[in-house]
Amino acid sequence: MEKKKRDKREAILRAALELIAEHGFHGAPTAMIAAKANVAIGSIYRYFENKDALIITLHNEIECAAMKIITVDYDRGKPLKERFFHVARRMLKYMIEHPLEFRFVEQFFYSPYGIAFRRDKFFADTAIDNDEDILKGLYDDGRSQQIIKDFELSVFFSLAFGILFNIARDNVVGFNKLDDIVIDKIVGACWDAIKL
Amino acid sequence: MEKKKRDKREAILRAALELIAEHGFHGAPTAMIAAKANVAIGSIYRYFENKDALIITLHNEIECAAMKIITVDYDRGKPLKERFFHVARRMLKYMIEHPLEFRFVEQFFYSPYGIAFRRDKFFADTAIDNDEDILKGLYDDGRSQQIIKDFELSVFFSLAFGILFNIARDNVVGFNKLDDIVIDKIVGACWDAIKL
DNA sequence: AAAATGTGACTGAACGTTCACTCATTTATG
DNA sequence: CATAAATGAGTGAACGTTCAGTCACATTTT
Repeated sequence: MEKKKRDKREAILRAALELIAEHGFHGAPTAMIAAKANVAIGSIYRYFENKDALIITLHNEIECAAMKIITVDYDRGKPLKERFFHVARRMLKYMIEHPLEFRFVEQFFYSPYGIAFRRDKFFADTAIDNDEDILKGLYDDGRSQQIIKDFELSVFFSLAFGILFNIARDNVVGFNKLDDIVIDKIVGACWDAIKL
Repeated sequence: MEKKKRDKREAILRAALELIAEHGFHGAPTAMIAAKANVAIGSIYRYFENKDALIITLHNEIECAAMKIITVDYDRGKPLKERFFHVARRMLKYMIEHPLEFRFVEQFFYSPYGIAFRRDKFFADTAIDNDEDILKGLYDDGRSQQIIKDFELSVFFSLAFGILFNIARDNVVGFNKLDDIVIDKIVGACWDAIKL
């Protein structure tokens, strides 16, 4: 019973993920999500307040799960360069190994949802989020140890991680081919961009 | 009379640009575009076959105008690094000085329109486009002169110019502040990413 | 030069479709 | 049998698109 409830919720989230990733927000009407999840339309509204809430929940769960995978084995004691390579490499790998999640998050990112989401994060003084801490920690350490260039945080993020998004997108739609060697070279290029 | 005709067409394109840039494709129904352009709804369909055609036309005109601005004073005779700085600097400047055009093109880029558009370009053997030539020329020269890293073309583009898009986006929504000095440092970082 | 006729850019109410969301009803659970 | 969960036809709002009609102006006729 408790199991079934979770299953239905998961099925709805999964169906939404697949449809939105593949066809965009427009190609994923509630009726289609319900059909793909083998659930009645009305059931969606038993688990989520409305479609926006469903989408935002889906985004948050994906981001949380992704960050868990990316930061596994992360050792705060290692030198900065090593930590950056660890995170960047895993980030790029996650994106090309999870094309559905990546494409969804990307669509979210560039939609009004994403703008609002980033606004909130940007103007939130309290960055409690453990994952943000890791990324921001790289910046803070790099600056205080005089290892990385003198840019503000958001520019640093673009240089360090924005590239990875661009490259992952091209990979998902088939514009490039990436293996472990190329991935390492790309992460190296990102490092060159930020290091002094 | 011939003047008035052009004016109406321009007004429709301008209204679409402003509405889509600010509120996304969803926030720009034909009725609203017509109202903003001081034109009847039906008139849109006198100048454009349908809404898709209007959007694609708008994109093409912006891209064409932007490339004209960016490649002014471009000197093929100058050394590679200098040419790269010229193009990258002007590209970033164009984007932050034309936030409406930038935001529109970005929305276009990440929508189904953009995917189709890029597919076509990617699989078009004949890159007649003069502007593509300039960007691709930088890559070809850099590789043959052994100045830039050994990446395939699409990865090179992401490293060299993808960053600029990310940074321009953050700038438009107010996440960073850019002056000529910072712009030069950013272009320098892009150069570090691609140079051997 | 005045009147009659023709033209097509322009208009906006109306249409068919699609969508997110509701709720009366049915089904499952304890 | 009482309560909670699930259902899907139904609803109204919003959308892109259409088309019968208008009117300013060009052309022809008287």
